[in-house]
Amino acid sequence: MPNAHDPQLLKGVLSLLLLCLLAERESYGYQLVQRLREIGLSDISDGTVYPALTRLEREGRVTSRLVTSRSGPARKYYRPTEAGYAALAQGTVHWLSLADVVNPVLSRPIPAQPAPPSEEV
Amino acid sequence: MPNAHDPQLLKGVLSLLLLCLLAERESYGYQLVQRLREIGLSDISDGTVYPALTRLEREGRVTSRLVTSRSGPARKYYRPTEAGYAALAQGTVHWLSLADVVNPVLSRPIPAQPAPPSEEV
DNA sequence: GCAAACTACCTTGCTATGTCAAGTAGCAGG
DNA sequence: CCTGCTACTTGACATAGCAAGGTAGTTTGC
Repeated sequence: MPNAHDPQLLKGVLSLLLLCLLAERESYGYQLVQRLREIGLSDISDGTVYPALTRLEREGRVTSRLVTSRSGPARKYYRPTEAGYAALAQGTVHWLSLADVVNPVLSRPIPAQPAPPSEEV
Repeated sequence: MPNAHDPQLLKGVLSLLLLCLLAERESYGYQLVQRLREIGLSDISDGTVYPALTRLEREGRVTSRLVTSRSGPARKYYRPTEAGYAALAQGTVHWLSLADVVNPVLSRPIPAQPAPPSEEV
């Protein structure tokens, strides 16, 4: 299981990823789930993505249009609005500045863990 | 406001940061708040850090000891347990693998945003 | 026709966790 | 004693990921 990701770590990042993928290419929900899995989020669930898209739309960061499909129900294609592009830019800044905080700390050498006293039982 | 960080982005990262800081140096809560502010999380609140420490302790990732202080109430010093060091290692892996997903996506060039039709008002 | 399988979307309940605000308490200085 | 700093605690609240289940349209095979 190379990809048992911590759900908590994903928080806030997902909407950023979605905006980014949509800026790259107009997509519908089911397709986004597949694209996310392809780029490495192998165990993401659609119950996570659809609500996230709904939120983004409610917040005015994406718009959608329905396109009928010949192999199933209509697809709801999303793409960023102007506000979405702005949010993408700002979210990117936030992510990068968080990484700028976390990475240096993680890469600082851990001083000799005091060998836990081998608790004679 | 150079550091209005997105609260959601911090989720899951905070406990990782705390473990890391504690692996570096045994500290008490108030001090951790200050250390976090120093490394760039300028607007983190103590109401965020103390519960996180309590959780870490409840999960057995840190232990604490009380040390009386001459300038205020007793200080509760925390440091990682063995499980804490393990969690730190694993959390680091999770963080890095998330960054490995997010960074490439963020750095992919955004194709020409279709100029939004300049809505004559 | 009808059932099964696949595509596509939505919703509900659960849970974890950061945030705000308020409270408790010890100590120091005026 | 009252104000202010240090230090920890607690409770109400909001957010957002996740699992599970539900609705529908299309295609295929019988």
